[in-house]
Amino acid sequence: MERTIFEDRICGEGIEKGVPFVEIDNIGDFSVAKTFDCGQSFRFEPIGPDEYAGVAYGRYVSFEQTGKGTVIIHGSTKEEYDTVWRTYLGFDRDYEQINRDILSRSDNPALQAAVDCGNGIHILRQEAWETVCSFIISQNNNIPRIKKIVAALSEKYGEPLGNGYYAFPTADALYNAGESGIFELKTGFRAKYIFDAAKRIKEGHLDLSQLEGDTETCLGKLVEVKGIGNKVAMCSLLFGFGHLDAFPIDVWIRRVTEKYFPANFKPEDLGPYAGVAQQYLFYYERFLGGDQKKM
DNA sequence: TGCCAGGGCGCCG
DNA sequence: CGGCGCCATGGC
Repeated sequence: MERTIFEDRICGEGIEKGVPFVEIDNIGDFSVAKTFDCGQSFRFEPIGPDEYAGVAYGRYVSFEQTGKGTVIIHGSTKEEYDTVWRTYLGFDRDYEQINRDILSRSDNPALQAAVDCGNGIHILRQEAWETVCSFIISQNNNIPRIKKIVAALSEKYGEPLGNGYYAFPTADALYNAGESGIFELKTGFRAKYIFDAAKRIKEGHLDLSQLEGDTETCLGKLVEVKGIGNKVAMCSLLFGFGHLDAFPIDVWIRRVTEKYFPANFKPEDLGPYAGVAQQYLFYYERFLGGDQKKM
């Protein structure tokens, strides 16, 4: 695979207790802890100093920060790195250039502070259906409970990976579970929303793999689903579809923008990477609020 | 106990 | 359009 954009490099590989691993260096300021602690993924937990483990793309892996600019991916071969984890971790993006672009859009000191604070966060390229479903679950909910529900759905309706872990259930599996089978797992009023989304996919009215066009066009298609509003759709596009200009607005973002930005502020002002800036601002506001332990 | 949690819907003016 | 009550559930 060509690496003309960013100089990440496989600098080691091997097998440890029967589990393959790869070591990557030249990954700049990427931070495993910040990336998996900033509220974009609900399936990873810390299992050691600077190491987060979980399931994505039907595989159990852990990401271990072994130093500045280096990470070991436990549970991945070289081939899986190139085909899955490189994109997932955002190593195909140049975050130095992204940060420069964001800062060039505004001289707001709060934006500079947020970039400094959030620097190292990468926007994960998560699985589309899992992202949509997870952010439907996120509405009027808190992160620990979102994680519990996602784990419960996976254990009950997801494919077993043979090691005690489970893939996130397919739309088909959740359709077959039915609204009551989804409600059973404490999803509450969100059960009908999840089921509606699964049903639309099952019946061919929504194809997440064919969600093409600019961010506004994709947004319009997602919002057709009952239970997906602007915020959930924006989160899906940002974290599951690679739309780095998608700018989800929740209470934290509303708070931080009203505090530091002029009243006529618009997300587009921050350019094509406004979504990355949004994540920095989100992390910045919650971190300074002393609320990071709830993540 | 009451309030909040990475909201959205339906209804009302 | 803009505001508001409601929706399930658990943690504080």
